[in-house]
Amino acid sequence: MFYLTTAIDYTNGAPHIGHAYEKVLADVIARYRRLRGDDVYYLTGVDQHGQKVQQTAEKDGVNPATYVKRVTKGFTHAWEKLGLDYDGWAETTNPLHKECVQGILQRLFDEGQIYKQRYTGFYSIRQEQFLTDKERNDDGTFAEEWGEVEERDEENYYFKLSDHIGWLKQYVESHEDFVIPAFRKADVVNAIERAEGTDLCISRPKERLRWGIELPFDTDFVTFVWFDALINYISFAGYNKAEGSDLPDFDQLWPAQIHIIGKDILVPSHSIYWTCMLHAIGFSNDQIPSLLVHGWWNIKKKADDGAAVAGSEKMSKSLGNVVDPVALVDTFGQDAVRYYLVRDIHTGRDSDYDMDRLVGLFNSELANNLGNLCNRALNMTKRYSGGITVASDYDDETSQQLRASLDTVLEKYRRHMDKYEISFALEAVIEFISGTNVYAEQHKPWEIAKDETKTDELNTVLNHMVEAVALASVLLKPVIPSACKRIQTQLNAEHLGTILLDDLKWGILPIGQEVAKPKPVFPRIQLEE
RNA sequence: GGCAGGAUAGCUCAGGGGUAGAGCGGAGGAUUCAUAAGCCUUAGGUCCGGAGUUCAAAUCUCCGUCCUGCUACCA
Repeated sequence: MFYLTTAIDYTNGAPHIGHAYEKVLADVIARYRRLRGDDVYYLTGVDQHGQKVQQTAEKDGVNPATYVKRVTKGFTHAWEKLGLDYDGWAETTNPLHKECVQGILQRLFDEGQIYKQRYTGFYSIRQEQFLTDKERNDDGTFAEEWGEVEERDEENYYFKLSDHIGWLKQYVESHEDFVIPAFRKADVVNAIERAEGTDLCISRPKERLRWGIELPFDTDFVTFVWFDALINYISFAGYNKAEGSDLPDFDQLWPAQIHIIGKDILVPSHSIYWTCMLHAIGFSNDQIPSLLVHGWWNIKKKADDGAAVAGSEKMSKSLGNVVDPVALVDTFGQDAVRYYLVRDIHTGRDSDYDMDRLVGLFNSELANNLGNLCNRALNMTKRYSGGITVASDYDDETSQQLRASLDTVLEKYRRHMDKYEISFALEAVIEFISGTNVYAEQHKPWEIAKDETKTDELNTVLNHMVEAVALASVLLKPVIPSACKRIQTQLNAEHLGTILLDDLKWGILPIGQEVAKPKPVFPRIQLEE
């Protein structure tokens, strides 16, 4: 079983392209694993509790439950538009989740891993945390970023993080695959150093925060984000589920192969808190998931005249440059957006969002290269052999080379996809398609069609072209599933929809295949000036 | 301040001790099966700066500069 998760998004605003990227990346990986024949469980969802939701709802004059429902709809709608095919949907207000969270809290409390302590200090409402002197400006005031700050004398519950840090340190040292890509490991090691000796505050008094899950052993408190949101990875996988529950079978799913997260939540929340929580709950070293850490989409800068210029800026509401994924899909289509989001970023690194590149990549790689190949191949098959591929004994060096290139492509594709390096895998497929276009020029089937003595060669060339399109449609399926389906419909080869990667070899289309009338699968995007 | 990542063609980036690479964009050409797509040719670079190691450095080492992120602010 290949179980993968994404971060669950905070329901305090509409999804933007960064949210969309993570979910598409996970979707591509999930679909790739299915193509490999794995059983896959893809879990994503939303984090609905917390002070900011409570406050925003109040401002809107609705109760938090209503507010959260509305914002959640925005997410599910966006994911539908992007064609995400997830198996589980995590909502932290779900009663099943609450039950699981409370069960875990009660047990850890009974085991003495959670204790109560008084703390006096200054509290930032906006950031939902206590501040220390190190957050003060030189003149003793707190910086603006903390918002309203008030003095508090509070009792709270703490999780004995310090009991597990020693174990975590060893675990991280001895497990090279814990953090992907590897260069992120240093951040984790540093963060562990800093975390040593401190425990984790896991509660908020109810008079401050009502919108959360009650502590089972003290109803004056709700649990803070950690023992709520992070638990979703196991609660919705069926951990400690009740008899007759619809949740999946936990033993089948756990451990997750990867938690897909952004670089902003690697430390301390996932690498330290969550991993120590798992250890405290009782999971062993081989039941700890790896963390796949992706980068961010920044926004490409443009000159005033729209010309390309170096540099980028962060996406932010104040700069007014937030990119709405739903609007993008409405304008350019699901395939263009999905393709761009995993093609133009190297997993783990940052990239700059640029609409011109989105359009450019779609037009050059999908429309011109693959779409046009599909179109010309089917068109000539229709025109020169009645739309049916015909057996032929003709063979030559270029045909052999094209067939041989498939092995190179498959090797490269698998190697990169297995490491979640989608952009490099796509590069390999594009090379293959481009090679097929070159192959067509080498043989010029539109010329040899006029020469009756070359019918055998013509048939071989057409077979090779159609076959290459079929192969590409399978390899690209994880990224652009709906377009690939349309290609396969034109090829009249629905059986390709269920073929596995291991069964992919030259000749997946039978001789005598009757293809349909071609229709552009990727209409070129024309930008209005 | 510490740690990490980055700096290579107009743009996006690969690569990595031995003649600088790809895609896109630009310029030119031969074509017409095709989505004005495809194919061929071509121009463009002090590989951030400096020093060192080496027969040889874009690559390794050191010292800087600039950008990004995380994190910490002690005398």
